Amino acid sequence: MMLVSPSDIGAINRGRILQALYDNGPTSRADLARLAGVNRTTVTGIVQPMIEEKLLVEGKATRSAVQGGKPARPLFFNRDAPMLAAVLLLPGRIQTCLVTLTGEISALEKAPFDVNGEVEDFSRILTETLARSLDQATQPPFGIGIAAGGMIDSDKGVIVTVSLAPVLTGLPITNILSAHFGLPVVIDHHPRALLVGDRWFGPGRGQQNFAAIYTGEVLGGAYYINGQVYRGLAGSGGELGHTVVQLDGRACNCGKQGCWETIATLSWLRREAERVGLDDPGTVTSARLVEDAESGSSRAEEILDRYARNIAVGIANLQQTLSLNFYILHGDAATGGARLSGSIERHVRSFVLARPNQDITIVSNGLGEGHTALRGAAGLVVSEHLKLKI
Amino acid sequence: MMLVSPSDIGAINRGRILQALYDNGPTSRADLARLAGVNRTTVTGIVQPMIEEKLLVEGKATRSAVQGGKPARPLFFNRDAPMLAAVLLLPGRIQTCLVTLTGEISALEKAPFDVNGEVEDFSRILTETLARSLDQATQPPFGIGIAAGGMIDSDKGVIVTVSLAPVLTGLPITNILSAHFGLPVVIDHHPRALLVGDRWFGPGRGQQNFAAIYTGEVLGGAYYINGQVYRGLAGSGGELGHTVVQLDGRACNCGKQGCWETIATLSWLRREAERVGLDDPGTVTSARLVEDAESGSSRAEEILDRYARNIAVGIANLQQTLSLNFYILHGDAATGGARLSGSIERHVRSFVLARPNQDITIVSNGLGEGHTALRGAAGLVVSEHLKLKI
DNA sequence: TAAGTTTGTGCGACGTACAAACATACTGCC
DNA sequence: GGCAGTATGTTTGTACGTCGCACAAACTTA
Repeated sequence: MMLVSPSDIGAINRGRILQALYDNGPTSRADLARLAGVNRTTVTGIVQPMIEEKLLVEGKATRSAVQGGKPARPLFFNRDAPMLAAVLLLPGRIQTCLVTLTGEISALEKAPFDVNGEVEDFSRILTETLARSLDQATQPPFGIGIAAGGMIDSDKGVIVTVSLAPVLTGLPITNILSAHFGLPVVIDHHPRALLVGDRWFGPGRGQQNFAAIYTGEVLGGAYYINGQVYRGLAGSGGELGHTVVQLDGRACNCGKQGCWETIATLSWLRREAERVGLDDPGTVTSARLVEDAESGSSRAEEILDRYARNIAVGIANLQQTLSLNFYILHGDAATGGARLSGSIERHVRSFVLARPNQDITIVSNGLGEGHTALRGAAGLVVSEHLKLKI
Repeated sequence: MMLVSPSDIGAINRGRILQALYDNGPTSRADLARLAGVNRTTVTGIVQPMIEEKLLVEGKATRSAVQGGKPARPLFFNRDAPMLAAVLLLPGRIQTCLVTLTGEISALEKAPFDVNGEVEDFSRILTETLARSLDQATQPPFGIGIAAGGMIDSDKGVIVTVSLAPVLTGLPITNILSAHFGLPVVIDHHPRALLVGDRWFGPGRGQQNFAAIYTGEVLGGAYYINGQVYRGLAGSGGELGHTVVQLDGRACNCGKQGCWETIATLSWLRREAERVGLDDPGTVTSARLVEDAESGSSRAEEILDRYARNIAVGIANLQQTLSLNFYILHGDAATGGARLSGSIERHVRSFVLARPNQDITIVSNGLGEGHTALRGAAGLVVSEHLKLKI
């Protein structure tokens, strides 16, 4: 338990003003004051130092409204402000890049690594790759954000385990990078990075409650609840793939039976594609099924509908549990586009008890998968920087 | 979005100090300052006005530690401070009482009402019953808390629907009572009241993350996340009974199939009791099964184990989703005591992927059910009063 | 009796938001 | 062109709340 001190409120309010700018785009001081329900002088006091530090810039004066009045000068992030460094860590490959405060990606670098190799080799490859990205920045970035597959302790900044890359087990990665580059470093697991990417740069912008759902070879999720990223103890929570939706159902990789992951991932899709005799079942994806369904294949349509229903069950359970009302799909399911997300939305509605004023929406974020995760890693730095909670 | 002002932090810090007193029992100013990581003068500034208002009292000086020093004077709630009024609203019956700030119940009053009657009659019975409790208070209470079965909009203070008591549909109950008694009134649904009762006066005291699970004829839950009661939009969330754990399983009252409620409530227990030929299957409870199992009935033991596993599935799903790690049972399952809660705990552990430093605990709150809910209703007033969030 | 230790309380400094008043810049009307 | 009306952004003084420092009070040990 910690009390709040007057200087804390400055940090919080600065964060909230910046968040309002992210959510609403270029906004004048007067509009920010109205949005926040505070005095205009307060906003001036908050933004003026940021303009002097060149974090924000004053745009061209807008035209006055019909009643007249001094034209407003919208504020927004400086395109030449420091950037964010982002790292995506997947089994066997590293991606690094720079991200502007407005979400644009540049200086993309890639490197492979040996998942069974020596820790020292991995560390060297990682720092070298990241250094190549950082060298392309004109000034030091605000910080480094890392998105990693596997089990992450985001409090301690440690990779707990990555089943497909044993070399990473127990690696205190944030300490290593912050010592090497002298910058703040944050890490979180892959679904949570997708969530944060959605929140700052994607369809979750401005939302106070939503979830990101990733499907592919595995299934995971992350939630934004009441304006904050949800993190359980030591960064746990969101292991949705292994919630049971079919008691005593099919065996899962995890050793249990009937996990959601057994019916809503690519392995289910491949199995069913083979069973009904679709062409090339080993490489089936949601994208291909949608294509086939739209060119008239009733078998593709039938599988797609069952797949949508299988994905919907887990989302519906989450909806019953937390009532977030807004879900963003990533990974394979997102490649199915509006057709698949619409179908999932209908199935979710049929699974959920009706409640007045409740409107469940499901969209896909079909941007190149790596790009969303990299933006998300950058978003982690933003979230950390804004310190939005007390 | 709202910014924080200097006067807000006073309200927040007052709330946090009171919460620390709830959580830790009588505590000196110096200890409070250490707990909160603030200056002793700050604590003095916060508690002095509360002592003058007679909300808190200074206890007898404690003995000094071996090193000497001025003895500390522990502070705690004044036994003669205003109380909290509590109302429990179940189909066909009303209970009202007074609750002290330390959780003691008095002035208990009860009355039946016609679930299909006129709204005016219900309102009259409710206000008369509550007035009988309030008349026994020596001074006006802080406020009135209501726990109600059914679907509640806690933001608007309106009962949305209670399926077994149509007379209550759409009733703006908080407006009615606050107009009649001139006191602040808060309402929430039954599982959330149990949660709050656990938090302030039960096994959830001092916890920052836990869930309350109610089983009986229906199944519901509520969560305390990061030091706050979780409420979705318009007070939704926690409809755990209708999460699907057995896709295409047995039909549920709600129209769907395979809901958790179909395998973890009394109707499942009665059905299984009859199937295996237990005596008097129509009145079976967890309490009786535990008794029978402990006197050697292997059939009772077998059913009890399957029941525990059925309850555990849903808790495990919640654990995978939110990682709260601590669960308090209410209702029928709580009557099974430590034997049933221990069995559920073992099953949950087998359902959940192991994670380091994760310790899942399940306990029962077997206090007379009405009493926990009434304390919870009172706790709602406390929560509202403390305004613990920004 | 003296030294050491801990509790609880005044006082001034500091950080922050707010209200009132003012300069600035635009629109519309005479 | 001049003037009233309106909205933006800034200057100045005030209120609220925490913090650090110094100090009195009360206890233990030697």
